[in-house]
Amino acid sequence: MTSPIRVRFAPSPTGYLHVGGLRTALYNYLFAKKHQGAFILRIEDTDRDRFVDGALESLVRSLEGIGLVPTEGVMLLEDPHISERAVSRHSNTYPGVSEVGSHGPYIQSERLHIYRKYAEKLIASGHAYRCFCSRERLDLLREKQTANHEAPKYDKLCASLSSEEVADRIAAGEPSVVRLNVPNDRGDIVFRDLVRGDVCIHANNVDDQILVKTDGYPTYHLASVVDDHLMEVTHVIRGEEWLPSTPKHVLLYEAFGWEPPIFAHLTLLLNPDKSKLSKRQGDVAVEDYLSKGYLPEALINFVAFLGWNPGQGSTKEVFSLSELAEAFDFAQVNKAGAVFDTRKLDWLNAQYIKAMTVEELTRKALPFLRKKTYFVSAPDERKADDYLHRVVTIGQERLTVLSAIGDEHAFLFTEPDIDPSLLPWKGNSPEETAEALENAKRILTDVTDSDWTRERLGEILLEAAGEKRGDFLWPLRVALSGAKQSPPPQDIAWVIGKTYTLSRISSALESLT
RNA sequence: GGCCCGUUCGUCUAGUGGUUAGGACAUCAGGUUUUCAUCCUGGUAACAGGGGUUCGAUUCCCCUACGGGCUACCA
Repeated sequence: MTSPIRVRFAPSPTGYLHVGGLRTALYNYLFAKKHQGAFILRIEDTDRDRFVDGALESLVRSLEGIGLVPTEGVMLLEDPHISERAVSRHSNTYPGVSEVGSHGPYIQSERLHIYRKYAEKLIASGHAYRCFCSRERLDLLREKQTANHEAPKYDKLCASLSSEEVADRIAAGEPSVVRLNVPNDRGDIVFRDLVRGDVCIHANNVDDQILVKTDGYPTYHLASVVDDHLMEVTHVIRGEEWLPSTPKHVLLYEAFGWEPPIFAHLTLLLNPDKSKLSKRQGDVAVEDYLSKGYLPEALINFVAFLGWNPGQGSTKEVFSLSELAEAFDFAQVNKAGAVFDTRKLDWLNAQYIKAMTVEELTRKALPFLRKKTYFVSAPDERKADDYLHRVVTIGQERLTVLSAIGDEHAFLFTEPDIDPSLLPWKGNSPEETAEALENAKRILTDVTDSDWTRERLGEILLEAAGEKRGDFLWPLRVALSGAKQSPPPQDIAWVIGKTYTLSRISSALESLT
């Protein structure tokens, strides 16, 4: 029996959850779920300059809101899952969140003492050294190397400093960093990647990366390696931007005498012009999609298929989160970047909307409807539960995003203005149109309350129309909606009720004279 | 510039030496008991280019082109 799988999603609190980040988190989640492993949420806040207030809370909220609840690590304070866990404590630095799990703290700024200890170990074993070089010297060095068409690398000037000199300079208050000591004779560094296969990079191309900054904070490289080992992470699933620095991480594992995890580098999401997905060319924040009325399930389903597919010739397109977890496999993860084109997301979202019960859809669409001016000014009877239920019933099949609820059906909330020129069907005279409307009025007046249903009204009107469907149904539909395009007349009549139906027909008749 | 990664319809992709190169979205056409939407049916549409290897390459190798990432005391 092999050890249980443990993966982590480790964002920096520098902004909102990005759809690319969502995909990375999702693949981590799916892999963990599939193998009954742990999905850890860790926060990498070692860059104090880039810290954005509130970003961490927003990140955690987006993640949980979309259904990717971590099994371990940072969680929302009010999260109901927390009470189920044995260990839970408040974060010292972030009042809005707490932590669950035995491998904490899960916020890197609370682990500084740990990194310090491991950095010292590295220095003691000769795998790292202190460097006192000024930024000016570093800039100059880089400039020279670039001019000579060489790869910009640190020249190891400080690697040969004696421990006495180092101690003296530190004692004198001189600022310093800790650098990784890449061995000269290391040769090829090879690591296993679930997406690319074996990747090989020569050690000569690896720079003596800074591990600890002058402010005492670790860089990503040190912190993530130490944490991944201490948190017993078995698979590092992250973005492709980390591929070139993975050899540094492998070197660190070797220096500590630790076994490296298995890597999986995911391709980046792309703009339509194939450049790295950016805000300039559309929304990239998960929040944006949620606030536009895309359903979490649809967004997850869509993002999962950007760079992955169920394989085996499957033609299934709609997958729930648990179905995705069951089908997920790195063998089917693509090596090429995927363009983030949301047209298919629209279709998927519509599929999920159609699959919902009317009650569920009403509940989810209501917050969006409440913001519409035509809704706000509508009479109370049109805000009643049964009325909204009817509105949603006839709107469901034509809805793509929740935020569009009611937009094309404002006539269900306010009395429409009738354009008399719109009333006649294909070349009919005003007289013929008026006759059709009078006829409809007579028939509808006689319809009993129990027959005032979608189905019965449809049958009754169709029967009355006989051969001349357009001549009869079109003017009625326009009279009820005032619109060129709308749901069928029986649906509108059903929603607004008999009184309003008859009064709208009367208004239309008046407009004809 | 250097290092690394990639390249099948407009987009997401299936495909692992022999296929009429399949599906989905989008698009176009027709149909579905009035319009719109839904739904159904059908159509257009792709292996970046050049060399090899092979009886045979979309599949394997090399080169070129193009795209992307990294090249920070950012992650």
